[in-house]
Amino acid sequence: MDSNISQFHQDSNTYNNPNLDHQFMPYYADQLNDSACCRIANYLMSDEDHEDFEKSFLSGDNNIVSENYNYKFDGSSNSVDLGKNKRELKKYNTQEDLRFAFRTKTDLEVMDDGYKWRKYGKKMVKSSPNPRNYYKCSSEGCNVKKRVERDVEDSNYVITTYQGLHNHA
DNA sequence: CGTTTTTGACCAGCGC
DNA sequence: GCGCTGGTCAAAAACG
Repeated sequence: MDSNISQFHQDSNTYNNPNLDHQFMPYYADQLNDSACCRIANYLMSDEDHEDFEKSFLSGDNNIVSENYNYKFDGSSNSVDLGKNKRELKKYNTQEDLRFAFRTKTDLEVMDDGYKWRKYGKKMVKSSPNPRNYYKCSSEGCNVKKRVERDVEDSNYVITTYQGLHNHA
């Protein structure tokens, strides 16, 4: 399982990726297999899984984390410049608005991450010739959402952004 | 026949 | 205000 996680790496130059809101912390995965997808899904589920996931990143077993890694999953990290906008900072400090983005090299438009999603929107965005797709978790009362879009820089990659925490397994 | 997708309309936030 | 932009709604269509 941990060997799957080591496929991820953090790129400090990607904070200002125009495809992503600047407060996002992107991780890259050159090959995202099913196990890794599950791990991300677990991370989104609970605090315990979240801590477990963070430990995997921080452990010395894999050197995927930069020396000055100080990201917190609640969005309050000072490694991400949230600017002077306190209202925005507050907004992204809540668990409900917690976001997590990563990039995957894949031909597939839809990736199975273990959850069932209902598509509720599709939008062309100014910064990209590729559409952005909006999904919501199909589970009753679960407000987790995700966005999927092809990377502007390299259309071989898909950028997935999760928002919120699942209230179920 | 229930669930999901499609798609334009609608809406809210922001800069001017 | 007004227009631009991105996120969501919802009705109809498609799906299985």
